[in-house]
Amino acid sequence: MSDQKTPAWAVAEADALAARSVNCEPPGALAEKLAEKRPLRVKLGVDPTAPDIHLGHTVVLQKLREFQDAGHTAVLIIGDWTARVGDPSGRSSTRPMLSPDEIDRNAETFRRQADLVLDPERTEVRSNGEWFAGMTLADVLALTSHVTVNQLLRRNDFATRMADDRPISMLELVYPLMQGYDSVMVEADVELGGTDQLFNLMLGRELQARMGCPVTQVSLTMPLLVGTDGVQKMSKSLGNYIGVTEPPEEQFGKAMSVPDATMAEYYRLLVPAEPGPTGHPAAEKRRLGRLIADRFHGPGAGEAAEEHFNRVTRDHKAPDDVPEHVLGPDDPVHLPALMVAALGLPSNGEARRLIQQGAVSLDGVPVADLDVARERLSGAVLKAGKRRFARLVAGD
RNA sequence: GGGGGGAUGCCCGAGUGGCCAAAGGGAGCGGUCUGUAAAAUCGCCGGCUCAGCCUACGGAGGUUCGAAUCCUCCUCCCCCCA
Repeated sequence: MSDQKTPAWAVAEADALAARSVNCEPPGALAEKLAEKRPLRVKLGVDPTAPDIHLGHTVVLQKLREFQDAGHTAVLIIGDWTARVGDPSGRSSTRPMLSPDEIDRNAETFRRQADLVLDPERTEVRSNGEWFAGMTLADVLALTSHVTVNQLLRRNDFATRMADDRPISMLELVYPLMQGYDSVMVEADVELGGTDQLFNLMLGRELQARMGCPVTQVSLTMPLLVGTDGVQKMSKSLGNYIGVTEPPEEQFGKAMSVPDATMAEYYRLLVPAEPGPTGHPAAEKRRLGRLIADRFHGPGAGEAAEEHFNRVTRDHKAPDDVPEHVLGPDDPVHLPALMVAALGLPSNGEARRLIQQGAVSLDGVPVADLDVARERLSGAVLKAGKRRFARLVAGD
């Protein structure tokens, strides 16, 4: 086990595989494993709590892909059972539980989207329901016998909540054990995760050792990608995310709205092969937006998205592909109702407000009236706010 | 088992009988500015074809001319003691 015996090539390879990571624990362990010259089993667990993958997920997925490209096996664990519990990591409060149906649907979507980053050929997909569904109470007790509450409470999320007298559910306490047991079952050599996962990953290592698993895993954690708000970590529920399946124009637009200070981190974590930003922030952000759109929608998508952006956002013009909306028989037309129908606004009141605030126009001419003659609407482009459009056409 | 505290709009949080569609903050949306960045600034922010009406302060009843505010029961949550 002495570090001296680890060959230099293995150390170099370990360094390369640990690029951009925050932790790679324990020190030297990855190199030792690589020195064994066998394909490592690299585990990544994802809880299908939200169906869509966003760029934050891709940071870790990309790392997993790098392991695949180096000849190792990716073990993607869909946490259909852990999702029922809710991971407390990085959370200040308990998560709501999801219904089995919801979980299944999410898992399916997630799996499909993960293949945008991973090499499906070298991905072993498992569901932890495989081993959790059939567990008896005796099994569960045996599992819990390996850790102490004190040990679990040392974890930061719990410690601060204890200090603040905020609730910690039993289920949450069990979560790290479940995740750790996954590692035992798939015999993971390496487990990847965000920095918030370090505790869970280390516990997995301990469980493996205590439960007689032939390997103990290396914990490799990646930085958490900050959201488009530049403040909180990217997450669907905070609405500060860029989804991998979003339309390229959306991705480009969202990339443009990222704070300047955050841009360098996006370059580093999302497009590590590209040179970082050195020019004018606006130009570099455009490049970033193009790279992101290209990556998930193919070459050329970025350029098209940028043109769309120029047209709609910079020049305040309607895009080429304005969706059509067929007018009803009313005359005059009640504009708020029309806006709800044609533009998907949440309520007539919202539409009414936009009109009052001068945010609504017909063919570029601001509208102030709530009721508009049908004749004036027919054939016109209705616009509300910066980027909601509909081309109105007369019905029959 | 005993005692105490709490549940308010997307989130946090004020409000303890009328002046409450409910302070304040955050988030969000819109206008101006701009690089859809930051900063600034003005406005909106329950629903309704809207000077009015309707629905709302955990749930169900009740007291009252009038209840987010008082009473009863219920549900859920937190803390302390055991």
